[in-house]
Amino acid sequence: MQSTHLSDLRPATAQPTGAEAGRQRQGRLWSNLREVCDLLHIPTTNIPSSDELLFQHVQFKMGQRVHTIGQAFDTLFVVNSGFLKTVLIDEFGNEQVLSFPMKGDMMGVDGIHTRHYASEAVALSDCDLILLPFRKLAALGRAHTELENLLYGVMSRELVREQTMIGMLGALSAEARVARFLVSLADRFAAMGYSSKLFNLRMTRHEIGSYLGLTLETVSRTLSAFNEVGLISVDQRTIGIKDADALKNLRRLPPSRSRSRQRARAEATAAAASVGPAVQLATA
Amino acid sequence: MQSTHLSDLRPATAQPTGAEAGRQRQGRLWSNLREVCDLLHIPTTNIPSSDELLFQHVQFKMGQRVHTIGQAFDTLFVVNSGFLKTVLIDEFGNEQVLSFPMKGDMMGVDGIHTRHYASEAVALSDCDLILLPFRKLAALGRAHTELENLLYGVMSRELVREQTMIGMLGALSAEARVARFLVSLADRFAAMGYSSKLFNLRMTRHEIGSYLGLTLETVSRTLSAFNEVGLISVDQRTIGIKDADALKNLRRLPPSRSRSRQRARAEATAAAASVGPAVQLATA
DNA sequence: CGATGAGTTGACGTCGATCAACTAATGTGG
DNA sequence: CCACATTAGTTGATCGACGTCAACTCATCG
Repeated sequence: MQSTHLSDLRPATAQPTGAEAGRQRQGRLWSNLREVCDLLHIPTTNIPSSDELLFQHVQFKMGQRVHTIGQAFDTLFVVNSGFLKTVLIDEFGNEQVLSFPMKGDMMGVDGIHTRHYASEAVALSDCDLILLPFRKLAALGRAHTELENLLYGVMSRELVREQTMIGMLGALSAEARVARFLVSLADRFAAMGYSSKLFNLRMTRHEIGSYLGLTLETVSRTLSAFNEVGLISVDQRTIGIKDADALKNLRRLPPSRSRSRQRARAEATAAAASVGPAVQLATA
Repeated sequence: MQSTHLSDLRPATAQPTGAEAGRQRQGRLWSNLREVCDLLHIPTTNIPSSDELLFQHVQFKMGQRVHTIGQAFDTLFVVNSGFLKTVLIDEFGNEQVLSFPMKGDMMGVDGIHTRHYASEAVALSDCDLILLPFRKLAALGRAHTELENLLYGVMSRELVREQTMIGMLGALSAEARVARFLVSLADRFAAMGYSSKLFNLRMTRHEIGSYLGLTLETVSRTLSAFNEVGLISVDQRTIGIKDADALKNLRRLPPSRSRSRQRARAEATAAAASVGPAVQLATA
């Protein structure tokens, strides 16, 4: 696995992958405050689109690390394009996935407290990130109330997200967790302007399982089961959402016996009634 | 169940329960900025102990609600004394415990984002809380960098705490969760100047279970098992920590048969010889 | 084309939930 | 202050959801 630290990276010089926002200057991509706020979905009542104050973009390739645990903190990141995961590494080297940041999400907030990042961020695809030097940002917040609200708001939003996650891990069945995970992905894709009905997973079953507190086999089986009952369609990493409402409210599926009994019954009806089993199995 | 909202409460007029900090003025308890920072364990390099700027205390009786979900947000709370729980209520009215705030903890941060509290806070004992009007506090932060750092720092700390919680719920066995819960309580009591070896739980088994993603029966059984192997002593809500290190590193206990075999052997022969370890510790 | 990792599916075991019975605290009204 | 109701906690028996182990298929890529 390749790994790259900030200091190793030369900022993008060529065409960026996602060229929605930003401008070239000194052969690099930059965004102004207004664009950053828009990206974060923060109402920007009166932030001017001035180009006085610009924030630099940096590109990461799939598999590269944006920051690692314990690394000195000084900047926050906003995802402009691409997909990532953030993970905790436990005392035995096991990864615990904490989130799957994508366009409009902020990363690095967990570094503020101790001045060192508490988690690790890895690119799951090629990514374009905007760097927000924290000290500079906080200083700016003193002048612009909107920006100050942005910071507090984003941190609070992240906190609420994690609370919801805790509630989910503490109370829901495997099936309900996977269902809500799919719905939440669909919603986020919708918010980014993509289809919420058909999308590609950017993460492995193992990463999904880690995120949801399940094994990869359980994730796989659950997706298959959803597919079987027509809630979704699954083809490798391509997911089609068939019944979003049912997924949202799902507590658990009827037991698999009853599903297979239904199938068995359907098959059996053709082959008439009372034929004994061909082979008598040992039952003790 | 009694419930009280902020507006219903008359601030304390008599002797407060925990009279560590604060002063009387207009027959009420108040703390200055310095005292609040100390309470939060924030290094206060150059915050003066001026009494220009005072924050009001409010008392809550056991069972009272400090804030409820959806209630308009405008103030943060710092616990000066007492014990509380914060909970999420899911779509079917089930409580999910998120945290057990105690002296020095901040509550209400989850309300910043949407301007409405996202959780509910309930007093588990009589409590003395300090009110921090958020807008006022943020405004003050613009003048005092230390205070600004306090706010960002406390929010980030809370975020890291929840991340750790997610990792725990996602990866650890029931026994490991209960063990770490006890250790974390012990540490917090130590930080408050109380004994970390002997303390009283302020919450029910049901609340612990909800917090840890377990049923109350599992919590009860696990405590009994820890007691049985001598890791702790349990008498109702009184917990004695016997082997904090073992608790910290515990992955899971050996199956109960082998435990009772061990007891039987120990009782049968005073000759110890080669008895396997009573607890399975973390190994690389 | 073989190698490698991702994903699927089955068989089986077990951890923890559920249901239930009981005891120990706590509180309330007479 | 006691009788009684109510809630908290313990413990046992049972069951099922999910983890584990294993075999296999399918994509991707050098």
